[in-house]
Amino acid sequence: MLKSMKVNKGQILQRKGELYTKVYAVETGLLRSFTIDEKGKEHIFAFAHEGWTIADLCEVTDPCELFIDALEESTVTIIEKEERKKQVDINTVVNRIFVLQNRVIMLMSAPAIERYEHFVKIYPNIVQRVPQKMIASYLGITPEALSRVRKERTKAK
Amino acid sequence: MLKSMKVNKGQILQRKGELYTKVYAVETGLLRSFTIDEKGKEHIFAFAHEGWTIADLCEVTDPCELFIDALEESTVTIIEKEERKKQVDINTVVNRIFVLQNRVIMLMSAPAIERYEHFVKIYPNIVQRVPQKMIASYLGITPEALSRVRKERTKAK
DNA sequence: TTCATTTCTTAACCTACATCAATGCACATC
DNA sequence: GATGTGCATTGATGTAGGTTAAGAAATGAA
Repeated sequence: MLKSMKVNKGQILQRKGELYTKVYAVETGLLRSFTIDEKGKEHIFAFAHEGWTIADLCEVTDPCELFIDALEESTVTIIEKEERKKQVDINTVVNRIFVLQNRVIMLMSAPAIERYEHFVKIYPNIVQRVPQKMIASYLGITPEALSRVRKERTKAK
Repeated sequence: MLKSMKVNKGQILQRKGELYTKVYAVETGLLRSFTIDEKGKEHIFAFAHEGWTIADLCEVTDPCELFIDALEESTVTIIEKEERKKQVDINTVVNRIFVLQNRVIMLMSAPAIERYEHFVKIYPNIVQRVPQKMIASYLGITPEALSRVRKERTKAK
């Protein structure tokens, strides 16, 4: 019995430290998950648009690591983690590991500009829908640094 | 019908770019997976000791991203990816995503010394079994940098 | 034991990116 | 129109970690 829910832009669905967190399936709109470090800086872990799901994959009974909020007015369905585990296709989950594997490798080995160009290539629609500073946050750099490397890139052409 | 296989220290089980790669279940010993970037530098993605599995989770028919080799003399069983998907527990896979989630967050937000201390706490047995330079590689820093931050840490006590 | 190989450390210098601060711009709202 | 708010850009300066190179220490082979 799934219920659909309307979420306003800026509305927070989950805060770090909460228990019994859910999985959110995005029907329309755009959500993100992120942490806030001890210096108060946000680090975006994931975006999720129409057709994607977003969650903190901690144990249901453990306090979660991530905040989740809406970057656009959205509609989402809320799914219990145990339900989700019963229904989800193993290939989907394995593919998500593969994506994270490549993200880890890129964070370790590629400079900011390459991570940016990779992001633009893989998620062109996200690029259109969020401010640059959020892409910078996802890439693990500051908005200032992203602005500069983009300038460098265009200059190089 | 699984076959067990003996692997010598230093032996390579999988090279980047290979097709139809397998999943390796470690019975004894220690394996690692890693990439080599365009500058020839190694970046360790994962270690796997007794009881763990290691693989590149790309599609079976796609060229893989990672090298896999043995850091100790080991015995492993080779599993077909499709077989593995049938047998693996969804909780195991979801937990692996959670571990990667935290790794991404740490790479984006925590300085080298914190990533090191976290690693030592979570994988104390790996620390005993591999050279420091491999831990540095896993953490995304150089051996020199790890040496420095460790010195700083002991000085601070 | 000796010799070779690998690993770890240290130091000097370099670079990518962070931080801080100012400015300009696009959009809202009034 | 004026005024506010968030975002992008730019400049000056700071710093974590990279690079290079050398020596010390550990490990292993003969």
